Amino acid sequence: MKGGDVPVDVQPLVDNMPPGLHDVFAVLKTAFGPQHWWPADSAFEVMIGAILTQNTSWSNVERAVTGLRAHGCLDPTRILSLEHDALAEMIRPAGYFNVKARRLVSFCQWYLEQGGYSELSTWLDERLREALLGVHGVGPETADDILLYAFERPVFVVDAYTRRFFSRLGLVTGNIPYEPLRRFAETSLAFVPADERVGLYNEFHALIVAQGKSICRPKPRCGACGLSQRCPVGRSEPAR
DNA sequence: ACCCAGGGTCATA
DNA sequence: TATGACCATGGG
Repeated sequence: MKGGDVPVDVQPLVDNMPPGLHDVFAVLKTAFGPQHWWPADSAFEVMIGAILTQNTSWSNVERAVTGLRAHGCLDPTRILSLEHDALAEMIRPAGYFNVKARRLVSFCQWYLEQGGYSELSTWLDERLREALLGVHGVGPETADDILLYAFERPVFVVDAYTRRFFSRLGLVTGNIPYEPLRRFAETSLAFVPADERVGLYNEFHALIVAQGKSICRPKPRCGACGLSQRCPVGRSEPAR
């Protein structure tokens, strides 16, 4: 913009501006209430669950976690003591069991090498994130699940639900990569006090999952969505 | 008989 | 850097 060319009226004169992220959060919170995430009994269980849930429904992950618990294997040392086939068999219901067995092993090796939770919890956010991404089988979403839900770091977790939901709302394009989408969410919520971000991100991601499962599905149920009037998809839906 | 699910890695162009 | 193939079970 050239010098002197000052925007006079920044507010577009339209009534269908996409809602701000904090408004989205408020609507979801009203619709679904508190979510109690992450569904796990310990930080280590969160980390294992984050790997097992890759491209997999949570109900299948629960069976795998139950299998590990039944064998006393919700523990990095115990997992590393198992033969590949034994571990794969325990987590079979989670799908991709050969792949995920190797990923659990590589994660547990790294976890113990670094000194476990007490040591890792002293690391700065960025260092911990980069280290997690260096573990074979841990990509951006799995790393951020672990950062937010196991280490309580202020990271906005992005997943397929988030991308679908935000793009339908017209907030971002449908093919936006992980990192840009995460930055979008975090900068949009930058006004939130630092000491409230972990709690907000925690609840926000859980609510997006609830929304993605029940309302903003592959075939959207706009009739049941509190945001439909502020969403391009909802507005184009035939009234009913 | 499909489609989908709380991704990530690897080979190829 | 950008697609495509691959991994696999269980529910709707």
